[in-house]
Amino acid sequence: MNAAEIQKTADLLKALGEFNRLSLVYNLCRCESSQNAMCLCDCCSVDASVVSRHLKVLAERDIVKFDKVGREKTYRLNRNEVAAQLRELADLIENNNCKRGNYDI
Amino acid sequence: MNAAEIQKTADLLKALGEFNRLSLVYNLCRCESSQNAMCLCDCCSVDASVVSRHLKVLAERDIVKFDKVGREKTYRLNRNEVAAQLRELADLIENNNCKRGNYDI
DNA sequence: GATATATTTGCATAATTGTGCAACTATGCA
DNA sequence: TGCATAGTTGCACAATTATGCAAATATATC
Repeated sequence: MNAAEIQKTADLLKALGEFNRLSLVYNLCRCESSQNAMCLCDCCSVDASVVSRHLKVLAERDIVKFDKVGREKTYRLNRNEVAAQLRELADLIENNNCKRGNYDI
Repeated sequence: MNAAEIQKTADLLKALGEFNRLSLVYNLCRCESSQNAMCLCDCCSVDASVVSRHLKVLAERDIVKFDKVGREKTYRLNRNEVAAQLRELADLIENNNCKRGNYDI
């Protein structure tokens, strides 16, 4: 596990680890269809510009994807990728990967 | 999912989402036995006081547990709990929980 | 008691981050 | 062309956070 990999995982967790951003993620969790930013504004009581910036952060980390239709941008969760990364970390932490032959370095 | 629950999850992710703290976690990942703080210092090139504070944050979020033996504090990962929480989030995001009868609210 | 080691805490500081507001761009519609 | 809506960006500001150093506490050893 090199520094770049650690940083990448840390960036993902940091992006998820902010109240309003995680609220947006949970909100998108419940939606089968894509939601536009204005709709997502309703779930957190902050300015639209703030939501815009949070969504940008989430998109930069590939936590959400978006399509641009006309003047609207519709967002959806990158469910499989994010879930896979979280599970990978969970496995590593639970030592389900390198247990055999690796007792205490 | 109420605000307090969201905040709790966000706090966990934020605690994991910092480079040096995540380095400490990865370091503890590889250890079967508990490690003291001085030993953990070696994995990140920061002052011992910084490591001490990071370990405190990790302990506050129940990411690590520790025992005090003499003047040393030995830390170990709270593997099962942390892994379980990450998997819970992964399941939620992948929609493995409330799929049936809940198409788009 | 004196001294060494492990860890924490107070303080200062630099950097990052979340936020709101106002102005902006881009697109749709009459 | 003019106006409304969706979203972004610049700016300022407050709050948080990560950090190092020095001093403090706690424990072990001589």
